[in-house]
Amino acid sequence: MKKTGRLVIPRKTIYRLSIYLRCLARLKENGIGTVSSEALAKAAGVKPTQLRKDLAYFGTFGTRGLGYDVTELSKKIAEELGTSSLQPVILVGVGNLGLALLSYRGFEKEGFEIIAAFDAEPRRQRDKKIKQPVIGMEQLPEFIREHNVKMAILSVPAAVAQTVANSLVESGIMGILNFAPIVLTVPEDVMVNNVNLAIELENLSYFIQG
Amino acid sequence: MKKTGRLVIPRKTIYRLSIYLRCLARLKENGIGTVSSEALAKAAGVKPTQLRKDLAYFGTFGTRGLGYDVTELSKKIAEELGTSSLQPVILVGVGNLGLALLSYRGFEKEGFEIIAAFDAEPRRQRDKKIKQPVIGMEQLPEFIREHNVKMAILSVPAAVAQTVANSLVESGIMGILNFAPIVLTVPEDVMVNNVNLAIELENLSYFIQG
DNA sequence: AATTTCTTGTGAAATTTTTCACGAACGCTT
DNA sequence: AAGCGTTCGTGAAAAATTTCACAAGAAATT
Repeated sequence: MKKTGRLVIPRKTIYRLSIYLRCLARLKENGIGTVSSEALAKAAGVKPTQLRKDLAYFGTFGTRGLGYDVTELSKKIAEELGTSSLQPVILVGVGNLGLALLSYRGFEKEGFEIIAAFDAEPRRQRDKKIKQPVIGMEQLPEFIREHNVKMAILSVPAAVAQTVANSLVESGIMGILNFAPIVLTVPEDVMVNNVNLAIELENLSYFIQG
Repeated sequence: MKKTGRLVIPRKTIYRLSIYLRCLARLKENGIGTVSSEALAKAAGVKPTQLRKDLAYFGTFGTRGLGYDVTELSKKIAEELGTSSLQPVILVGVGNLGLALLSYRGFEKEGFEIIAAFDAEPRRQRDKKIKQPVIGMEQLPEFIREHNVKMAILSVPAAVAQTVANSLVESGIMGILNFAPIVLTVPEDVMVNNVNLAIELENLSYFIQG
């Protein structure tokens, strides 16, 4: 019926799959075993048809007249996202924001672990709460290769962000979560996700004043 | 040619306008007075036509054959975004992430100031580096009304996020930058921007294993 | 002042994304 | 086991967004 011809899944759909996964986790915690596309969509803040379309990109998991098995659907989405295995991540730039991200526990329970942090001045590590080692930048390439790290969080000042990014890419990093407020130029096969909190605020402020 | 009919500007365009604004600021710092759509688009990571289309939503600012005046275009975009005036913001939930955001200086120079933080247990304010007062949640509604605050950063645990959001909205908050990993339900005229770092990482990890 | 060169602004086309509409499949009830 | 009520899966339609193509306007040049 459905040829499984590895269709390219849009980026937006992937993003929503992550959201569905979190909603499903909450449902599971509450002991709910089955959920309709309508209920799950509502929890995720989307329309039911969009949810179904999103799932249709990589399979059919529901039971008509009943809905989706929460556990099974979770498993399938996690599988598709490749979230099943824990991914090591490094953080570069231990300034205010970097330090903040290091002390943030939120990543761990979501399958990511920041295994080390790097900074041009590793000594300025004052905060005792963080458990990760802060290492000098000169050891960055070696560390990445040795530990086969593929993802990095970049929280260095804008002025050096591109230079550091180049170094990351050269050492084998394939995905960068970029907090520096500039657009990074990287090879096509390297993925960059930008997070700019000031822009998010600016965005809000625009829409609330109409 | 001249249709000043207050066209609705798409959300994506608004987001990009913020990016253009930052690129322009950098150009200005470097003493560049004029820029073509091609150059600015490249700096912003978009296509030239998209840049021009984005600008066309609210006016025509360029000179054909020459490009855009950096200072003038900055001013026009800032005006359109309403970024000209400084916006007071409060932060709710001084946990790991909240504390991190408080100590992050990045907002100030972008026109936003976190004027106060709120937490159920305001006492646990250990960090001396933050300058904002940490106030008990019971004073939240009064503070919002008194200071006429319209925007809030929400960094409380998921379990209480909706409850807190309700309280914020009731007190007059119109825009929420939500870090809690749930989808908030709010009235239509209230704007929510979600930031979920775990999802961003998950997203990266998907595309790099292709 | 005419010509060339450049770059904008924009209607139209192309593409992407979302929504609709409805047939098909399943559980439940009788 | 037949009928009823639900809810999924999906092709088609609609809407939104991006890209194209090129005329038009302005500066630079001869």
